[in-house]
Amino acid sequence: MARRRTLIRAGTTVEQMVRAVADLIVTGELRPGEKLDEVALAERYSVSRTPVREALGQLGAMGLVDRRPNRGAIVAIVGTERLASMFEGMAELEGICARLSAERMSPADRWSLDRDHQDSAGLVRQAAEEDYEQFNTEFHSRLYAGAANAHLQDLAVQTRSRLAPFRRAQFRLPGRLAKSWQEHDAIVTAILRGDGAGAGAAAKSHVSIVSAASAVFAADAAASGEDAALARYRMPSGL
Amino acid sequence: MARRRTLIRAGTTVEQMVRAVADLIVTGELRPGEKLDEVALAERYSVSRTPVREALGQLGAMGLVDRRPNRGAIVAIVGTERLASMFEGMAELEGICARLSAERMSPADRWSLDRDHQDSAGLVRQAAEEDYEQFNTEFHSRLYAGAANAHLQDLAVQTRSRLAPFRRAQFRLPGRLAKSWQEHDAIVTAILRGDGAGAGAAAKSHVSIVSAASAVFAADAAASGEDAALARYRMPSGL
DNA sequence: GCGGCAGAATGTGCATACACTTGCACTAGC
DNA sequence: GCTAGTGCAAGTGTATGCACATTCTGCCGC
Repeated sequence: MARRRTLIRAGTTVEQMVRAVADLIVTGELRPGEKLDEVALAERYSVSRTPVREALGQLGAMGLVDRRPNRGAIVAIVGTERLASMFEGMAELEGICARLSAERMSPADRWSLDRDHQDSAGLVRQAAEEDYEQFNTEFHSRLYAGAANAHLQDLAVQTRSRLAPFRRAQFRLPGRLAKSWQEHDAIVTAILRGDGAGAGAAAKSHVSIVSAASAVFAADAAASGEDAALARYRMPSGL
Repeated sequence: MARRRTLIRAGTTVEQMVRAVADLIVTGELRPGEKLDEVALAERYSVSRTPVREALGQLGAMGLVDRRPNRGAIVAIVGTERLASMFEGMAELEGICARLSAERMSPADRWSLDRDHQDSAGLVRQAAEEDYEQFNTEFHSRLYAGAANAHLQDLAVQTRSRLAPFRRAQFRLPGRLAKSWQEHDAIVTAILRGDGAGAGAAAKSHVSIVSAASAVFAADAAASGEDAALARYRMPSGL
């Protein structure tokens, strides 16, 4: 069976499985706490259990899934305490990256960052939440890259992946888009000035704000389901 | 075969293999670039290749080993560029942890940290390099824990593990012990004062100094062998 | 003599088979 | 009626086997 890999040529089966399952988790198709059945995944992707198991092991090492010996794997479910620590860590990491970006980015990268940031104002005006979210991810990725530090970039990306399941809905909160843009603006302005401390502080504050919203939301969603939590935010009068 | 695990009771075979191999790497028994033969490891620990493969996969996900498809696994060998980024990242992380420690540590933990730090002066006086190195690891671990942020603690420990193979000999450099103690002293003093910014700066600077020495040493050792590099440092007159 | 190529040898990657653990349901006993 | 114990089913953990990718060796042509 399986003459796949010589055709698709996207790395080994294990790598593909890691990407596939990580994608399911990060995009929210699989929710925290959901069971990851080895045979089910194996059948879904037409592979044997072995590569699935290896993939789950690696995802466990990354912290995306939680493996209990003899009791199967679930999408990692992090308590509010741990979640808070990850958000705080994310804020610190982004602060560092922004600071280093302000000090190290090439002029071309600064211009390009500013240009795209200015363009993103259009997305805010159109309330294009999906598109803005995509731009937002790209924007932050550029800050990580701008720090010119591969390891810090790794840590930031890794932390972001692990947080992804818990902040999926942040831009659906009312008014968040415009505020996010203003916060981005403070970061970009500081980077253009080469003001490391300013950029760091702005980025840290930006992420902290996102975190606060997401954390409350995530805790709520965990308790009562995402849509219920969202509905509550849309009607601030309270349930 | 293998009625081991029900007796030793140290988790699954895979977990044991992960710990065992990670240990071999972190302690330096296996040097960066060294080949990790699946059958050899399997025989060494009397298990089959499957758990060895899973363990190598997980260690790969952690960044401790480098797995090339169809070409085997080697102990991760990081270029000087990457190494520098890891040292810089370590300095930033330690800075954050020290700052948060200064703000959050309980009085009891502060006292205990100070007491053990003062005690370690004795190790410096006796030039007990091994013991001091052990204390040093413990000291830094307490800073990570003191930050009261599980995720940052993880990132710090993870980064330290990956750096371990490259700074094994730092305390064998002449005069390093005493300087290290003084740098620790600055950190402890700031923490006792509750001076977050001061503690952060002191820790960052401390790690940067260690990094600079280790980085030069590591680059040198990679080129000419560890002992040759060490000999060169012991005779600063130059080769 | 050197570069290149065919073939074998080595070793990795995946599939399958089997053993064991865990959880659940059913039954027996109190 | 409830609790404790046993047996079964489902699913995980490890071992083994086979196919294929890579690499090394030796041979041939230039």
